[in-house]
Amino acid sequence: MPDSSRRNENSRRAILTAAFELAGEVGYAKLSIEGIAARAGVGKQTIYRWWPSKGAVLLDAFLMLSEGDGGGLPDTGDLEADLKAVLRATVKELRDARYDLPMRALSSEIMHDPELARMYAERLDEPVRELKKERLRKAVEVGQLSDVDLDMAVDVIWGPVTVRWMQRGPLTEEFADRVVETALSGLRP
Amino acid sequence: MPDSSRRNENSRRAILTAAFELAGEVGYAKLSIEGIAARAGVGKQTIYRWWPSKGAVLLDAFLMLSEGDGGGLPDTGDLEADLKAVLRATVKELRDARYDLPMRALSSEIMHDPELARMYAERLDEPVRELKKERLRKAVEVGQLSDVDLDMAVDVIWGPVTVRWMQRGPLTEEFADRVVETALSGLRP
Amino acid sequence: MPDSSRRNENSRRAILTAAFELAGEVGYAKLSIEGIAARAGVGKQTIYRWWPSKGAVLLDAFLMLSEGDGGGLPDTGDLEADLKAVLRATVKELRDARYDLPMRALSSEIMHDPELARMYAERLDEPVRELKKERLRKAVEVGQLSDVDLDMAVDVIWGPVTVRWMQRGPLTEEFADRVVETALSGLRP
Amino acid sequence: MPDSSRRNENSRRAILTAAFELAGEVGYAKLSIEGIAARAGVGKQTIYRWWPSKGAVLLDAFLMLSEGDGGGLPDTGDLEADLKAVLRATVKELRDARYDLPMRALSSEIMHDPELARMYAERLDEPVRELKKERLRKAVEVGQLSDVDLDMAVDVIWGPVTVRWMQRGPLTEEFADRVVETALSGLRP
DNA sequence: CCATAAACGAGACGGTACGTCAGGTCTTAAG
DNA sequence: CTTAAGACCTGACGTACCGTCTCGTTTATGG
Repeated sequence: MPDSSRRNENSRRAILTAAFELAGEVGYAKLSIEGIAARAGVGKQTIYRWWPSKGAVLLDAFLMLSEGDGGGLPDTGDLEADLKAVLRATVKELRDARYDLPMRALSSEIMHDPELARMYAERLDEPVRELKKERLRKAVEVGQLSDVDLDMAVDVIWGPVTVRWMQRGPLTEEFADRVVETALSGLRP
Repeated sequence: MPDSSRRNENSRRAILTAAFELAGEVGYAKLSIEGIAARAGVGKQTIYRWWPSKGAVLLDAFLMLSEGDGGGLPDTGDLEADLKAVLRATVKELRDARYDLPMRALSSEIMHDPELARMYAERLDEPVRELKKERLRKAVEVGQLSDVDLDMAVDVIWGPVTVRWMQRGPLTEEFADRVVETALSGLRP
Repeated sequence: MPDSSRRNENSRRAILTAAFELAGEVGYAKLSIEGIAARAGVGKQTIYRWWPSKGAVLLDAFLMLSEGDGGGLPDTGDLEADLKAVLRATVKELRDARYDLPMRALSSEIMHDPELARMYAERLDEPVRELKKERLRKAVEVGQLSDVDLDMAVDVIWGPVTVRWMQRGPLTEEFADRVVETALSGLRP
Repeated sequence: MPDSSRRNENSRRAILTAAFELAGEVGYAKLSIEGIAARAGVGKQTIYRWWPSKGAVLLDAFLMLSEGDGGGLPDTGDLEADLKAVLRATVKELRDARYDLPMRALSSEIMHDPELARMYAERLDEPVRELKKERLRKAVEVGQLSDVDLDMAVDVIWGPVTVRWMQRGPLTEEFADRVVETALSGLRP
């Protein structure tokens, strides 16, 4: 087992950067460990030594990029407006090829690798989910939201957008708005 | 281009069956055209002749299995109960490894292959989506549903379950119930 | 197991030629299957399909080159002169880098691989040994040689030269002459 | 350049012992510097610091074992009998796997590395060759041997056995006897 | 009712990437 | 300064599949 105190931080960063960039340039199908190692100027063994799979590298790449993103969701006092703003931003990001392709690559790996899924949930999804729930919790306090399970609320608001993205359905900012309105008001007349 | 009138129906069925079964047994990562051909007792060329990709084979495999499923959603007059029944059934299916793994394999391919995504939408998703919208349309007629975009309504109801499945979040039948209730009544107090 | 009737003769020849040339150019230490495949314009698997080891490829390369060498040893009636001529030719060949390096590569593999050694003995050494014994047999008939075991006679005549080559002792044509004289007359006064 | 006065003698011995034993156990192909270092409980650098190549380690290992072997060849007055005894002993040693495999490993390296060959000749072969020539010189003095070049005489006597060993021909003690007889009496009637 | 052209099984082929092993260099911490 | 330990870049290993390309061998009309 490797001794992480001797780990070369330059190599680590080069690998994560290369992985993210390559995923965005060549797509998941052609993303290879060999390619990442070559682009990073690193031996393959250095990747195999520290990560168990291609997906784990990608996950770390996203983690590196998301460092210092702890901003929290906007809180103008108007829940609907805030959610629309956030969801529109999400849609915009998902339509940007620079994030779309690497995220598809990661999502695909997660879909097949339960251990990776656990890591993703714990280290990437959970922190931002906590921010989302934080905003919703405040909305509950000021009476703009009923007292439901917040994890489910998050899924009801963000789920439809995520699914459209994954299945390549039409994904527009207008759709994001409609989803927020519906999720808040419900489908009943 | 091949003459489909001469196509060997036995080989076709053997290939689709082998693909579906192998996807369920060995998982997506180890699902190979060579493996499918070997299991089906077929030459590789016979696969390449008739399908453009591994994902297309899987799609056809699901289509073969779904033939004669044209049942339509239940309509007891109680929309909420009907949706809960359907969504609970969906959850049950997604938790069955025999469907889980092949569906993950297909979903993964769809995520990376826009052309396959189009085919999936058109030939697998659209028909069942139409049944769902049919049921919702009736609900609108009898005043149980407001007059929203039905495609969006479908995504709001089924999206959260799909996302939990893909990202391996906790997926229970209770969750299905809560989603239906929330989607109908909304998150506002 | 591969079906040799489908074997690509061009690839086979390209591989053997590449192996022999590379052995002569880069030496044994840097002779790799990858290098041979690249030089031959061939996939690695094509080599692994038909040969069990690098040494087996080299052996076949020598066999290909030695096809049509069935000339037999000179027979002028003077055994000593004939043997000197042949041994001098052997020395000359062993001092030519084009044969020296590939032969060292092959010899080295033979030294470690009993199965390859068997093949070498049977297919390369045996035929030329037979020619040598043939010449010696004629010498026995005409009374120029005593009736000893011919295999041992061959080793006594050719062995010293082979060992000097392998161990990089001083290997000259004069040495070849002296060996023939000594082997014929003996070391006793 | 390392200062040999600070050299750790324990490490040196452990390395040479490990090299020799491993060569005998796993064979030349799987004999690695890493393996030797691991078995010797030593860092790789300690090997690279003091030896230029794997072959040099092996050579030193043989030198360590041969220390105090300076016995000289038997001299009963009967040259033929003495040579047979010595050559039989050689054959016996070469058939012992404990010496056979390490010696093959070393011979193989010598065959490809001229500098190592020089070292071998100087430090391992030359001393025992000198003993052989000493015995032959005495035979010349007492008229049992003609006044030939002694180096060549040594090669004529020991060469055939060495070649049979290297090429894995049938190597028996009877063969050793016949070689001695032939070398002394010659092949002529 | 064959003949002939296609689809078929089989699998060799040139490739790419896999995950592993070892080579030789370099760095770290302990003595 | 040497040592044990081991991370690092490099490059080859032998394997698995890719998608293409022959090979005979069915098979199924259509002349």
